[in-house]
Amino acid sequence: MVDETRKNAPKSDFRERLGSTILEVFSEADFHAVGIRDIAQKAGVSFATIYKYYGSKEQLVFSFVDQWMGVLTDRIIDHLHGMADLKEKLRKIFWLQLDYYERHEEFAKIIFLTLPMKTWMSDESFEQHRMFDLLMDVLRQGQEEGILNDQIDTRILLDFMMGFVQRSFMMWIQRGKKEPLSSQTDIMFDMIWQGIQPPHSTDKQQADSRAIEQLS
Amino acid sequence: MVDETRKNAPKSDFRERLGSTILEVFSEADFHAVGIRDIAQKAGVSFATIYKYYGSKEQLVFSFVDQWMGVLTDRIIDHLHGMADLKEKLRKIFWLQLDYYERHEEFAKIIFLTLPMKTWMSDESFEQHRMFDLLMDVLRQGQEEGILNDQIDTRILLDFMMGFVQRSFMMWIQRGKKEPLSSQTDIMFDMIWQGIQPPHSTDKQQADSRAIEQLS
Amino acid sequence: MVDETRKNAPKSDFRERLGSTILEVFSEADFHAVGIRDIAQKAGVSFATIYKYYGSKEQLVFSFVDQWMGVLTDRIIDHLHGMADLKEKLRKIFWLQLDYYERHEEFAKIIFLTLPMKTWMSDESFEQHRMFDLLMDVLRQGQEEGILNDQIDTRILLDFMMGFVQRSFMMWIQRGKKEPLSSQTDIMFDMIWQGIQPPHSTDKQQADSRAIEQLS
Amino acid sequence: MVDETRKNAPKSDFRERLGSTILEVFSEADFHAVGIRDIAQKAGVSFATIYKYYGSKEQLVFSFVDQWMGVLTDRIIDHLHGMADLKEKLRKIFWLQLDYYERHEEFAKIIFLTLPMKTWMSDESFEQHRMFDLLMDVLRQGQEEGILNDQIDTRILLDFMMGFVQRSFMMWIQRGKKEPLSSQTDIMFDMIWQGIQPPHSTDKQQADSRAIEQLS
DNA sequence: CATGAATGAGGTTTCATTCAT
DNA sequence: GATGAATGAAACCTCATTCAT
Repeated sequence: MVDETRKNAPKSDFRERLGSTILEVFSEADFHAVGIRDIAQKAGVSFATIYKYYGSKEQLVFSFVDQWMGVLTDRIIDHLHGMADLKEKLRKIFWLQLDYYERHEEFAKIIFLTLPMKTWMSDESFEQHRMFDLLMDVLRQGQEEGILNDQIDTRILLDFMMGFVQRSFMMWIQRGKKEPLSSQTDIMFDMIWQGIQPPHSTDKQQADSRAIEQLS
Repeated sequence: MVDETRKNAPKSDFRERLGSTILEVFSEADFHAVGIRDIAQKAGVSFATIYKYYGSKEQLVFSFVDQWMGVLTDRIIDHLHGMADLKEKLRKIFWLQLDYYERHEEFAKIIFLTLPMKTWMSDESFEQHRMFDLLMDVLRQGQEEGILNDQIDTRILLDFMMGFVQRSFMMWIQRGKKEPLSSQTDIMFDMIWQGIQPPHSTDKQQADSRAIEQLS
Repeated sequence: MVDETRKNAPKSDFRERLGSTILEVFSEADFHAVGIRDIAQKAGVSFATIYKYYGSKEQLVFSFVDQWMGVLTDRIIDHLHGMADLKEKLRKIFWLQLDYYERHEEFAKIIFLTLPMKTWMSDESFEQHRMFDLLMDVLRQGQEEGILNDQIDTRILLDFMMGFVQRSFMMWIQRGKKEPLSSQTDIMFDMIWQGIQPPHSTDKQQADSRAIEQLS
Repeated sequence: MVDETRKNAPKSDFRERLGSTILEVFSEADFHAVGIRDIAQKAGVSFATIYKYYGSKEQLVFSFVDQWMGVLTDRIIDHLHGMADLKEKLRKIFWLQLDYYERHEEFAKIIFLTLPMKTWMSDESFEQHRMFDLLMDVLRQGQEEGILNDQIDTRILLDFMMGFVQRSFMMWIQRGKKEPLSSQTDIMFDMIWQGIQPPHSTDKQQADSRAIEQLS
C-alpha cells in the first residue's frame, strides 16, 4: 500500500516530522517568508538532508502536497465505492473536498494560499492525474447519460466545481471561519448541480412553471 | 537635457515605467523569484527610490494591483449604466471580467498566480470594496426581487461567480490558451445563472416539464 | 601615495579591521579551517560585503597579502636609497626580509604556512613584480660587475636567497622561536654571500691558501 | 568472485590505489579543493573506510607523504654507502633530492604546494627524523672535521640546503619546467658548497689569489 | 568490518531592506 | 529627495566527519 518501493526514501519518522513542520509553518506564512533552515530545525532534521532528498524548497513542499492530495483522492475513491446515483456521487465529492480542506486547514492553506503557483503549475504534482481522471470520469458519465449538460467541455464542468471549492475555502479563511466550511454543503452543492444540468433553458422552465400555475 | 519641460512631473512617467515592468516580470515568475533590483533597473529607477515610495516589494505590487483592479471596477460600473435586466447585468459583469483578464493577461497572472496570498489577503487592497459592493448590490437586488436564490448568503453567490472566473483563468493558462478565454462566456454564464436561481427544485422543474408535455 | 584612485575601494576603516582579523585568524589556522563567516564577524563587517569586494576567500587573503608585500617592497626600496656597495645592499635586503617577517610574524605565517600555494601561484599577486624586479636588478648588476657569479641564471641567485629566508622563517617557528629570527643575520648572510660569488673554484682557493702558507 | 586467492591481503592493493589517487588529485588542486569523496571514488573505496584507517583527510595525506619521504630517505642512505668524501656526499644528497622531486613531481607538489603546513608541522611526519638525523650527521661530521663552517648551528646549514631545494622546485614549476630541475645540480650545489664552507673570509681568499698572482 | 545515511557547517550568490550621504 | 553602500539572511551546493547498520 505504502511506497516502500520508492528508492532513497528517507526514514518514515523523518518524513513525518518534516510534514508536520511544513504544515505548521507554510500555513502561517507566505512561501518566501519561510526559511528551509527553520523547517530543518523545527523538524529536527539536518538542513543538508532536506536538500539531499528534495533539492529545493519548492520541491520539498510539492512533494508533501502531492502526498496529501493523494490521501484526499484515496478518500474520494473509497467513498464512491458502491454508489450509483450520479448526483449523490457528485455531492459526496463536493462534500469530501470541503470536509477535507476544513479538517486539514493547514494543508488547504498551503495549496490555496501559499504555494508559488507559477512553479507549481509547471510541476507534475499540480496536475493530480488520479483525482482529475476520477472526477472527469464521473462527470463524463453524467454527460453521456444525458443527466449533465453535454454542451460543455467536461473540463469546464470540473472547473466550475473546483473553482467554487477553492474560492469558498479562501473566503472562509478570509471571513474568519465563523461557521464550519462544510456546513452549507447542501445548499452550495445545489448551486453546482443546477449549474451543470442540461439547459432545459431556464426560460423554458419558468415558462413551464408559469403554465402549470395558470392551469391550476 | 531631455524632458526638461516637465521637470516637475516625472512622477507619472516613473510610475508608468514601474507598472509596465511589474506586469512584465511578475507575470512570468513567482513573486519570490523576482528581484527588486531587476524591477528598478528595468524601470530605470533606483531601487532605493522604490522603497521610498512603496516600502516593500509586496506593497509595491499591491499598489499597482489595486490600481488595475480599479480600472476593471470602473469599466464594470461604466458598462452597467443604463442596464436594467438583472441577468444581462450579471452576464455583462461575468464577461467583463473574463475579457479584462484575457486582454490584461499579465495582470491576471499576477493576481491569480503570483501574489503571495497570505499577505495580500491581509492587505486592504485585497478586499476591493468598490467592486465587492457593486457586485453585492446587484446580487442582493436579484435576491430581493426573487429572481435569485435568497436562501443563500449573498457573498456565496458572489464566490460562486468569482471562483469560476478565477479557476477558468488559471486553467486557461495551464491548458495553453487554445482558444480565447471569453469565447465560451455565454455557455459558462448559463451555468452560473442556472446555479444562482431559486431552487424550484430541479425535480419539481422536471415534474413540471413532464406535466406540460402530458397536457399537450 | 595610497591608492585613492582605486575604484570600488571600501572604506579604509573597513579594510583595516579586515586586515587585522585576517592576520589574527589565518596566522593560527590552516586556510581551509577558517570560515569567512568568522572573519566577517570578528572584523565587524558584513559577510556579503566581503564577497562584494573580494569575491572569494582566496582573493580576500591574496588582496591583503599583496598589500603587505608591497609594504615590505617599499621599505626595501626606501632603505636601498643612497647605498652603493653591492654586498651591503644585499645584506640589507636579506636583513629587511628577516626583520619584516619577524616583526610581522602573522603575515609571514600566512604567506609561508597558510596560503594555498597552488592557487596563489596562479594569482598575479604571487609574482610580486616590484620586489622581483628590484632584487633582480641588484643581482644582475652584481653579475655584470663581476662581483657575483655570472655563470648562474640571475633568478637562481634570487631563489638561493629567498629559499633560505623562507626555510629559516618556517623552522624558526617550528623550533619555537628560541631567539630572534634576525639575530643571526650576519652569519647567515655570509653563507649567501659566499654562495653567490664567482667560483674561483674552492679547490683553487685552497690551493692558493696553501701556496701562501708555504711561502711564508 | 575476483581475487579470492588473496582474501586476506586486499590491503596492499587498497593502499596502492589510494596512493595513486592521492598523487593524482592533490598534485593538481589545493588541499581544500579536493574532496574525500573524489578520492574514495577514484580509488574504488568507500570514503568511510578511509576514515576508518586514517581518521581525517589530513592524516590520510600525511600518511602517504611520510611513506614517500621514507622512500627518498632510503634512497639517500643507499647511495651514501661507501662514499667517503664529504663534498661528494653532500652533492649526492642535493642531487638525489632534486632528482626525486623531479621524477616524482606529483609528490613534490604535494609536500611543497598542497599540504596545509600549519597542521603538517604539528604532525610527527613533518619532522622526518630519519632523514633529518642522516643529513645532520653528515653536516656535523663536516663541521667537526673543519671542512664546513662550524660557527653556524648545524640546523642552519641544513636549512640552507633544504630551502634552496624547496624554492628551486617551486619556481621550476612556476616557471614552466623549461628544463630538467636537476640539470643545474652542479652549479647549484657549488653555491651551497661555497656557502657552507668555513669563512677564510672571502676577502682573505681574494687577497690570497691576488698575492699568488703577484708572485708569479 | 565496510558501508551509506545523516549531519553541521562552509563557500558562494543573491536578496530585501536599511542607512548614510 | 534620490542614491549606492552596507547589511543580515537565505538558497544552494558541497564538504568533512560521525553514526547506525
